[in-house]
Amino acid sequence: MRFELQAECPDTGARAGLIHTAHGTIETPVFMPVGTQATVKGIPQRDLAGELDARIILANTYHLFLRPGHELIQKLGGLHQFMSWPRAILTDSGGFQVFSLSDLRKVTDQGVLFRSHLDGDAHLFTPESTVDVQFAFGSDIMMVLDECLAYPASHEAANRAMRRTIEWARAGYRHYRRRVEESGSESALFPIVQGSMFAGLRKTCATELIELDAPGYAIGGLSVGEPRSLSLEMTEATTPLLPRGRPRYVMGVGMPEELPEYVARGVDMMDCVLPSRNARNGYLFTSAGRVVIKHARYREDPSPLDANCRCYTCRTYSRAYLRHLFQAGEILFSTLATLHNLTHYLDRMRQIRQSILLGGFRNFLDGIRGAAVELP
RNA sequence: GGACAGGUGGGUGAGCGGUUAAAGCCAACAGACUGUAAAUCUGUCCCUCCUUGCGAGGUACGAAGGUUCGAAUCCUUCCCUGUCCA
Repeated sequence: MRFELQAECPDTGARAGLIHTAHGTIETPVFMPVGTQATVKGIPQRDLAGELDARIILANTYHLFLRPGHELIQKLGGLHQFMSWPRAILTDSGGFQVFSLSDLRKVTDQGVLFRSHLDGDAHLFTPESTVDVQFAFGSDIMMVLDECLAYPASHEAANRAMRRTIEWARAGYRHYRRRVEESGSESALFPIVQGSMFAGLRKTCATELIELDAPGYAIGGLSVGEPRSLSLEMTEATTPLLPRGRPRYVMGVGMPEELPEYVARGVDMMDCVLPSRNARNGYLFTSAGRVVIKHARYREDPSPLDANCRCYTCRTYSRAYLRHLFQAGEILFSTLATLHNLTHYLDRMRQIRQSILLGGFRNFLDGIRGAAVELP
């Protein structure tokens, strides 16, 4: 994996670049759709590559390890072949499940002891084992095991989790280097900056992690319940310390109007379940703000969801029809809604990228800020 | 014509003397959702009023009477529905 910096905004930290992987080139800044279980829920790979033109998607180590299992996936030719996705894949380590499955796990220095949410079986994830599992998948970008805390966390707890995350990153890296030497694999491994909402801890963590000389760095532990301003603050405290020539990935963000804010702070990659999950729940992002399609006001609305959107859903169907599909619990709704929301996110990122390349990002950002009355 | 079974809030369907404005589910109407245990979860869901409270009134379990301190729940008559028998 190689990062090529193409342009930098003179007024903000925004950058445009290219990430070259064994499974294609990714234009950054990029939003990566989340496909936890080797599927972006509701969207066929054909549309993901075609209509949406996503260059990279996420998958999850914990979920795929439990089902169908990394050995099965490896046996069937790796994750790309298994899921018929020839483009890039980033796999999360399962570190987020340390946070989201909090009552099913136990964190020790050695790793995370999980009880499967499927059948209750116990499994141990270590910094080394998650790397091995991700190698088995054949991920283009692997993530190191980290400890993601809920908000709020005490300074002491945050420090402990950060220390552990650094140790795990080092252990993961030692193992990763060994495996790369043996196999010649091109998979990249990203360490993750933690430190909860303490800028000092974030800085310490970033400083220690860059010693790993990783091909890219992630900022984790955000969007766990803290005020939006804090998430941006933590990002802002971290990105200046990260190497300029490596991509920065903020994990798990954000709302559409927040994307350019992260970009302005030097972030190149983002992912979030909001466009896909909210789509399934009837919450649609449009150029004119949110549309909660189940609202009675759309019952007889013949207009397209978003007149400014080029997606198949907006080109083809009325709000009234989409509402009907939602109310009736029809499967097609999820597909059409997700297709739209992801188009909204990906197009927004493409606009951001264009504005950086053309030198107009500052104006673009001001325009978003002016329109986003709801931004805190 | 006769014998059973039954009629409960928008729909289904519990309740079978007081803790019942009446469970649950569905529908309807809102809210939440940020490295996905999510096609999920939460709230509201008879009317009126206010000092918005496990508040005050008023209606309500086919209809009308009755028993009882108290009835959706027990009794009587009537109306209606389903099944079966003539």
